[in-house]
Amino acid sequence: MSEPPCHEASMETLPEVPQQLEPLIRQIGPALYELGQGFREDMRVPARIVADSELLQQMVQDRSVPQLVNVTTLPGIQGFAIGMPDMHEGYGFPVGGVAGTALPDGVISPGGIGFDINCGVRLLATGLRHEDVKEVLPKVAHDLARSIPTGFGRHGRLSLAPEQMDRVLTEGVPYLVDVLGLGTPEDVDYLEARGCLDGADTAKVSVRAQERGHDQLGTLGGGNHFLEVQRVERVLDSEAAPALGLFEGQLTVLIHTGSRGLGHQVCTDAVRTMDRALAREGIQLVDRQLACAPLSSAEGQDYFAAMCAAANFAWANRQVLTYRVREVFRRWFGDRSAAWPRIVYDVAHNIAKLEPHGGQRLCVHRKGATRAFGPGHPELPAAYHQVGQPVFIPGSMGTASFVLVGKEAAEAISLSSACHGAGRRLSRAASKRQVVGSELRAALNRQGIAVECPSNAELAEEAPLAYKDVDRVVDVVEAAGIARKVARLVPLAVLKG
DNA sequence: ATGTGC
Repeated sequence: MSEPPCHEASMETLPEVPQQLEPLIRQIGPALYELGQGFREDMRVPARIVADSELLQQMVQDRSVPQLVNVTTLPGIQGFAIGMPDMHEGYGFPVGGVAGTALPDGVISPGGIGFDINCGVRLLATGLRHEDVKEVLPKVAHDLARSIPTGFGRHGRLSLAPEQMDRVLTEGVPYLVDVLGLGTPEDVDYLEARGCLDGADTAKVSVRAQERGHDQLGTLGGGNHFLEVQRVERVLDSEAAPALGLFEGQLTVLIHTGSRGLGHQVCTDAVRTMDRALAREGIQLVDRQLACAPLSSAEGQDYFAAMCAAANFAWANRQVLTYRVREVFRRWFGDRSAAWPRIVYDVAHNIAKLEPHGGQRLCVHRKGATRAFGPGHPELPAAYHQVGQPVFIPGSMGTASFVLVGKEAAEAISLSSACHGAGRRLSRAASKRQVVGSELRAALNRQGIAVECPSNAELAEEAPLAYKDVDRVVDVVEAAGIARKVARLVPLAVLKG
């Protein structure tokens, strides 16, 4: 319950080795460290961190490592708690944390999923070459900004009637496509879980949550959410890139957003309910923010049903945003097939999934972590069976993003999970103290990046210096054997809150 | 992350 310390991390003051962790942390593989159960008495399993020494040094600057150790105390946790190379402090759980719990004692913890349920990333790819459209791109970006509301508390053009909300929450993207016509049947094939989790029950989503979400489909939100028009700068795997339909010079769109106020309210409701239940049962947690309940309990089941509904809402949100992008692209580039933004894939990075691992059915919490199934996994679309599941790692604003594909080895290393981004290095406040938003805007423009963001303060908080080096983070994921790099994408235009 | 906070 202690307040997160506000670090003014500067590289000069970083210790050479993470002394707090020596000698209990040891390297056990390429880019893989383990913190044994000897570190703290209450650990049920070891903690593992995918990192190099530089990233490890950055991690010990905040509370994320102790938070990961706290995760190892959760009832029913199996194997180890896993930290990704972009790990940083979060609510209870670190962002960039993975944990699998097993029935019957296994718990589900809303803090292990995050406030923005099914925050995730969707990549769209056109057949357009950047070369051929570069002159109009600033105008396209401006049109996108007019069509897509960004920022805190904004609402969209779509307002769902209660019956429609009910169907979005239970049926997800297939409802938007089949009934509302906001996409094509092929779209659904290229979404994690086909854009719908089965376990949703709208009776478990509070009226307040549904009210908050009713006009938020097709909105981006604030914080680190964004929509970026990009160019495939470099193909890094000449076999995998064509399998995903990617080529150098190609125009792509990356969408990063989640379940907006609806998911936030679902999390808030569940944390409160579980906190009360813990008090009632006399259960003491190491951190109250790790409020949880056995998945088999009424509280656990109710939260799971509400989380599934919120996840479906988030996929629907990214689907409506895709529809908006398609409308704008059609206006500027016409009806030809090359102008059609096809969905490469859509992945969640704040979610819990019931998955078999090592012959056991686990509730896998991924918070700021992306599922990364290897080739041949039955959940992958047929076109990606050979190559593996696409994983998208956005960098910070103005820097590169990566496309990777999951490897089979990820199952044993990280319950088939990869990182989700560059990872924050500085707090928002610290970043704002060091960066002048208007100057950053000018610098991005000088780089040829069109910036559609009304708030200079928001820009300063999301400045590249507030984030870890995405190239390093991705290299570590590859070195660990979790996923392999396929392509490097660079920004051309960015929409932010 | 969030109609930002018990």
